[in-house]
Amino acid sequence: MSNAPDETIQEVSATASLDPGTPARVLLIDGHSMAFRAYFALPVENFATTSGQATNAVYGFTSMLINLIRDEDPTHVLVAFDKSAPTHRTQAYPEYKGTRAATPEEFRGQVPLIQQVLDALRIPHVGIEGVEADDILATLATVAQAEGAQVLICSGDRDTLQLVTDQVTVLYPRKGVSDLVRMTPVAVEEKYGVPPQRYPDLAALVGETSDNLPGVPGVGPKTAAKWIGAHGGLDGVIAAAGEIRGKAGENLREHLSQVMLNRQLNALLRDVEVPLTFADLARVPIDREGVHEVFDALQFTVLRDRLLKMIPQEEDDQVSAGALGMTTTVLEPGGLAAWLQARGGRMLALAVDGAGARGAWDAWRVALADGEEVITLDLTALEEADEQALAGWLVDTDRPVLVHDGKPAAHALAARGMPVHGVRGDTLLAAYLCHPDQRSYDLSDLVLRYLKRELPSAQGEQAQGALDLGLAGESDAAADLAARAVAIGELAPVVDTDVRARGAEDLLHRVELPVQEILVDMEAAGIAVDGDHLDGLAAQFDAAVGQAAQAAYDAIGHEVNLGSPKQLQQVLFEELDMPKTRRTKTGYTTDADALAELFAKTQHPFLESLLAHRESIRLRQTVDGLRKTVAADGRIHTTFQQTVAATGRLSSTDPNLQNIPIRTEEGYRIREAFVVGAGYECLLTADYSQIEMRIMAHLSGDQGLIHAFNEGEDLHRFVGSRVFGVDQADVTSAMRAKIKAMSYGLAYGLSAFGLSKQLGIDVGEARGLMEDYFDRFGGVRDYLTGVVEQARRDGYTETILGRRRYLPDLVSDNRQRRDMAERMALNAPIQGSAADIVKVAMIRVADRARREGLASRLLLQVHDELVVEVAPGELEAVTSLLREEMAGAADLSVPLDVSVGSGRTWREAGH
DNA sequence: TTGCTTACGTA
DNA sequence: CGTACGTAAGCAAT
Repeated sequence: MSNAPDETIQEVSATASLDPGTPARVLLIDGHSMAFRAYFALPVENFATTSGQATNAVYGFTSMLINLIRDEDPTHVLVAFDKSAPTHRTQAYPEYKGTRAATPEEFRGQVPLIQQVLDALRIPHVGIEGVEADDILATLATVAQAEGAQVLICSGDRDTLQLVTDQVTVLYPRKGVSDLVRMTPVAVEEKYGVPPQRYPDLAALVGETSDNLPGVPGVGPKTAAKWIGAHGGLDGVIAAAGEIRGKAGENLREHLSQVMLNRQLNALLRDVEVPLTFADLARVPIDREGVHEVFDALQFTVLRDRLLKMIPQEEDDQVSAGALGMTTTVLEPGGLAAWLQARGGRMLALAVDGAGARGAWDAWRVALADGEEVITLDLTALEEADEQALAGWLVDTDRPVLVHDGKPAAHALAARGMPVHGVRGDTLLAAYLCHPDQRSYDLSDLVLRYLKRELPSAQGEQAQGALDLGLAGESDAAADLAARAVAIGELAPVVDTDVRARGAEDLLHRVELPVQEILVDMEAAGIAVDGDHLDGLAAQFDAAVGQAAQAAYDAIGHEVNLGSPKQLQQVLFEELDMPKTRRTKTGYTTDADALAELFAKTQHPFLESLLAHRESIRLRQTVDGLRKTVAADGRIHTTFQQTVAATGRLSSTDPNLQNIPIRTEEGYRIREAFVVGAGYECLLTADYSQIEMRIMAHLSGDQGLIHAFNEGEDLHRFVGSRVFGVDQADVTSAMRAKIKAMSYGLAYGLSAFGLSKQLGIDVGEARGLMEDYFDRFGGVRDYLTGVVEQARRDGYTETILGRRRYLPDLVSDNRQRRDMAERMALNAPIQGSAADIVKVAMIRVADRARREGLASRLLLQVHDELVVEVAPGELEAVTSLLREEMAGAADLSVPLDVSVGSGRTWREAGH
């Protein structure tokens, strides 16, 4: 071919280097001692995972460790732990450490977590039966010294000071765990008045409260140091005991045996049998994948970032195989068509530099990779021919393309007149299906996890898609984008294998990818709003806020910040001396339920005004939030998140259009602000009625429940008549409400306690209600217990489309975590199956609308509801289309009931 | 400035 | 002591 492009080749490779000439720097840490310090330094109530596992000690310890590694850059590291077995010290002196309070339960559970962190960091840790951590440290410090190493010992136990030499420094925590003092020989002498090797002599005389070793009464560090100095050590002091005058001398003579015992006990052993050699302590690259897992589980996001930033990438584990191989082809202007032609119909990986929000996007660069060969195109300076070639290729459904996070890429390219239609794989969606509980799926993380390679980045930590300034930045950005494209291409087949192994292939290709394409259109369309109406509401709610606030101030005679829970607590529980409500971490709750209860008890007008203020300020906030997000086209373009909800649901952000109020009249007024856009006839909403209960009926196979739905009766009335043993006509509204609450609660793992609380009945009655329910609907109970059992066995739950949620905590030792996981296991198949069905419905609706050439379009999805903008003359067709395609989205043992409404506003369309 | 906590809207 | 989300304000630690 005559116009074959020039090719320049850039090889990118990583080198692993070791530096054999450097003297060893050894860091030895007393694990228990430092973890214990961390436990008391950081408030336990501020450090817990959402499931309730305390993590303050893990956090403090890990933070300290990271700092030490960063600041000291050790070549060798070891953490020693105590083991509970009796030591030579307790054998010689049963009272040893006898005054120590029992280890707090919340601390004990954190030690294994610390060890998990160490494992991920590939730092050896050791605990030996019958040996204290300090003895292990003493032994290894001795070994390391013999190797000529510089040794740092990190311990909160002063006994380690005896190990200090010119080669050995003790890092002793002064306050918390971040403020460590370097105890060198000079520092020890300065602080205690004796050289390090004499420190145990001094401690023997003074005693050590924390070890329950009494010293000589009346002898403190000053006296002890003086004696030791005068007599050349403890032996000299003991020999001269008879000559020491005064009360102190007398006490010394009386306590000689205790002093000698103290000295025997505080001598650290330097010849412990340690199952590790010096070489075993050498630093090795961290297990980056393991770090992600452990830090994810501990919810240490900041700490993880700190850690990963600090560890140079070439040090990374298993990355030594080399970075991504990459051949950058520089195309001549006008050469794109030929380049694409030469690729045939092969699948190419696409990466896009672009940015945008709220319906205003732009793309400025793309990279296309065919295996290791990659090109980048500057979209701001593209020749006409190349632009056409690119647009034609992107829009062609028969030109398969792989992406990572296709939705923003599609928006950005669409803004340049290049819609993308051939997406066959998205490594972000694929990774989400494999690990739905993760909160981020960075390409670089996936490359590490699946390819054991590092994604090269010339720009370092610069945010993806950030604007580049300067020429060097330009070429870096292009190189990074090229690397991303190559990485996506290499990653896709590997992640696909994982997807297949997890049975999620169909979900990816037949559900998530088509849904993504629909979401692009929905987000681009946005929903029209009546700005004047919003302004009016804002003014109205604003006035209501002011009125309620004034009324509240009048009721107590002064002003307070009604938005500050802290100040409210002051007013309610101190000034007004009201009964205490439920406890929170920082005091007593002032939530709406609690305030309503307090009002029932006290009738205090402040509470009424406060509640009114809360409601009004909330509404104003919602309205203000919406006003801020109206785009230039007079519409609100939300972003649907497809990979954040662990159950498979979508979520909506910026703004969240899935939580627009509906339960109060004022809330409805906000829905009036969402209107049909110009050129369209009306809005239409279609929602599934009781989809979760129908899924419950289907999954449980409970004949009673299935019958109820097949008869098409009022579900809660029907169930109520069975549970209470009365005719349906005699089910009161109170009975119906109880049944409704319970039915829904069951899908969330509701307990009798929770039910009683919600219904305001006592626990016994709630328990009875649940028993009656399960007597009549035994299939439901069997299903619920079965689903947890199976999840415990398999490690995951599954929806009707095979979407999995992994729940390792089902076998946790921690009851709170386990209970939480059980409730997730109960809910995930139900909520997740509903999500599956709605997604399938969206695809069917969009497909059929396209086939029938309708101009009406999907705008929103609110979990069980679809909102459509209906083009003129299409209302009838769209109504039946939605009814049919939504009802037909799944084949359950009960019908899927769909209700449809239409109107000028979202409120009118709702029902 | 940042992250945590509390509170509250939806399904 | 009921699941799944997102947002905003106050507040304490930087």
